[in-house]
Amino acid sequence: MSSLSTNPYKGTRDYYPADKRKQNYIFGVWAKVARRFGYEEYGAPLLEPLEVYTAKSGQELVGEQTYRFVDRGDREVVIRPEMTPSISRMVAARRQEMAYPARLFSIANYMRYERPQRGREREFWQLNADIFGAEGVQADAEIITLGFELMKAFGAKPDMYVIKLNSRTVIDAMMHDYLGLDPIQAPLMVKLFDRKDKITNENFRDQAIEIFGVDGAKEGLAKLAQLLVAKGIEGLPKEIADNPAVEELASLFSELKTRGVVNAQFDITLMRGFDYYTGVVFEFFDTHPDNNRAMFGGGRYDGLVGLFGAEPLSAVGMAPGLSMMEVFLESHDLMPELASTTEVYVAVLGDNTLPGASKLTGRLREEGVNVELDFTGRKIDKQIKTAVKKHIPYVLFVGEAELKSEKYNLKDTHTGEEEAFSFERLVARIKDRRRKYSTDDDALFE
RNA sequence: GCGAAUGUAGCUCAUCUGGUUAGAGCGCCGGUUUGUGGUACCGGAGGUAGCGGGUUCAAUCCCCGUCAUUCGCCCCA
Repeated sequence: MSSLSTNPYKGTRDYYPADKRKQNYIFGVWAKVARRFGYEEYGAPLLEPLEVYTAKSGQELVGEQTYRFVDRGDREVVIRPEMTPSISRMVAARRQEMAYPARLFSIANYMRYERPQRGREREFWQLNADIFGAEGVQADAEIITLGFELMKAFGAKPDMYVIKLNSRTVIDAMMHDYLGLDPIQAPLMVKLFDRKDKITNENFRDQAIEIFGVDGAKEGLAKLAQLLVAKGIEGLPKEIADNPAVEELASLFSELKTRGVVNAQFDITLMRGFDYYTGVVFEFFDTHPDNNRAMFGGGRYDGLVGLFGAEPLSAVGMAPGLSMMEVFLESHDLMPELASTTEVYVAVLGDNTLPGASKLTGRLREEGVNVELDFTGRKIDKQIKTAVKKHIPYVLFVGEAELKSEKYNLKDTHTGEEEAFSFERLVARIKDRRRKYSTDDDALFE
């Protein structure tokens, strides 16, 4: 009988305090920026009835990539693989009484049964930010700008990534009106576009011919060539350039420009997998050579709320993931050194000072300071080492002399500097530091 | 679901084509230093080589299975 494995379940991660610090940092920045844009936080259940996903998420996701089971009451349930259907359900349930446009965000975990790879796990965490009840390019532009500002808040420069843009209505116009594909051919061509970068030009051509069929192949390929040669939206063939959907996309680009989003570009091959997208789709794409891939994306999904029997409501949103964000920050060297939430480590010196040190610790806690007291009686260098190892920003030395004089030496573990403070100045100093680094935005009505 | 690579100490890796008690650096613990860490010196702990089976006088090394990780395909909220 072998002993129990310490490995976490396949595709999941353990978060020790050092990992949790990174996670909390990323969550903190996400929440802070989302709140800056007026988004409010919500939550949804971990489990949803199967039907919530079958309608629009795409067969692959529901059929093969979900964790699903039958509960004790014979209900088919699914561990949420994404948030969009859940929030659409929630909005549909309060369709009449919500205030629109509704700006909503959540930070939650999801599960998806698939092959784990770098930056892709079976349990993963995402920010979801969505606007409901706002049609048109203003809302699209805002969501994309929110993503841009998120990246900026992490210290990302615009040349570290690009924002690829396309539109499902433009795709439809390309497929049906321009290329003349029927409802069976069109989805095949969409899939082919999606993997264009992964296959050779010859393969692309051969597979395209297969889709067009012998009769339409020659004309089809000529038109296809004109599409693919288009660098920007202006380069599109005349036949679809004056399509309203293309005009809308053009105005989205100019909206983004006025908002300072300088790294957005039209990408005719950008498709995205979900069936529920109805308008603009976009993807934030890392340009770092070691991590050249899509980080996150989103788009417009105007049909989802209506599926729940409510009056249809327009919606646009996006969802950055934690692991991808971590990989991005680390490959661009943007992950800061993170401190413990414990602000002060009280090092106790001398034999009979513990009662006094303990009392002082209590007073600091009453002032709202996060304090850990070392009551082990170990040598001072061990106490300091422990504080450093735990990434605690300050060590406070408490010995007989300090208790008598009521002046305490506060050591900054990062810089090594040390300074003596009275109790009041001590508290002020620690709170200054907290104000500087905190991402907390809690508030009260007073 | 398919194809491939990898798995030796906490981490990064050695162990030359199978051969006595599997090594190093870093890290960890203790000491030099009974009121100040991250440098230096000294000492120490830690491995049934992912797991299971097979071949062999003998397996970390070869074979099979299994689990995990990574890469690619598929797919990507």
